[in-house]
Amino acid sequence: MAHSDQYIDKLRKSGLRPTKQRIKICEVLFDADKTFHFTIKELVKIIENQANIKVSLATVYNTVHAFMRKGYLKEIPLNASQSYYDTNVTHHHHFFDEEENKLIDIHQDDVDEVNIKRTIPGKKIRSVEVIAKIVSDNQSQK
Amino acid sequence: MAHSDQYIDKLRKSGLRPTKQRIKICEVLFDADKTFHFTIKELVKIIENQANIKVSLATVYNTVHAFMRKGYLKEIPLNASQSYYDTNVTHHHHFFDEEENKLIDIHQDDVDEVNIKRTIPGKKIRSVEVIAKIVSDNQSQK
DNA sequence: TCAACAGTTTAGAATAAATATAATGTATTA
DNA sequence: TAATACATTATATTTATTCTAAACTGTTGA
Repeated sequence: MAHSDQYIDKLRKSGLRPTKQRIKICEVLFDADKTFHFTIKELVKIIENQANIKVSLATVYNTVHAFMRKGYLKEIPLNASQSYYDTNVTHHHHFFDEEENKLIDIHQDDVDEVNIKRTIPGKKIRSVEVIAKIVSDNQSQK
Repeated sequence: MAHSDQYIDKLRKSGLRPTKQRIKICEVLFDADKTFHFTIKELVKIIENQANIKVSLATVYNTVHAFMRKGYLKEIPLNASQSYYDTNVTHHHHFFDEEENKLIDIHQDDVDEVNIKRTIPGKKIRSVEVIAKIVSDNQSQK
């Protein structure tokens, strides 16, 4: 299978052994047509629904973190009770709908590049994230 | 005392009764010359060190949340294991030093206004936050 | 091919932040 | 000042995440 091989490759490049569980996680995360946002709990649920492989929470945490270290996933900076991850690791930003607890991508082209004029000696910027919190616009309903 | 009155006023405006504990929390949060960042645990520790008033965790949580609802404090959007709050509620952004776990303010003037061209029907933007993660710049040491 | 090793998975325990509870205490009001 | 409504507190609970140690599996090399 071409896909499976791809995942095995990806895992090897990450220094991870390609196990049943990890390949399944890859399938869920990287096989979709579209990128998506997820929490660990959601990911476990998706795997449960799609496969007859049992994957423990610990394995999912470990693998997601390994993929993050390798840059295959990124965490979305949100003050939520649980962490949200993103399979879209290209440079982009997010709306967070506080009422529906939903994340919406903002394409890089839709935000002027954030230009920070200040620097910190000895430090470099690793990433810049914009989170725009949105709520219902009741103005228009009055 | 003028300050105390100020706090009582602030509390009343928030719909909160001015109790010993809450006034103490106000003193710590709003009496400083400078604004600052804190976690709940840090706030409790500061109060313990400064006063001979005992304040329970629950009260601190409740009061901080009440102040947040009123806009006297804001939460900094960070994926940390604990929430960081900011007494500076004016519009500004943050560096987050991932190695030292430290937040640094970026003044509004140091960032061009973030202009998001995309809108979501029926929603309005409530806040826009920029988090720039910084790490040691080893380039310059080579 | 297979033994041995190193890395992996897992259930369950541990940790820690945040929230809920319910009894006791305090500010407010009339 | 008494009655009431709101606050505080210690403690228990909840929940996400991390840790642990035993059982298991992929890999390597003979």
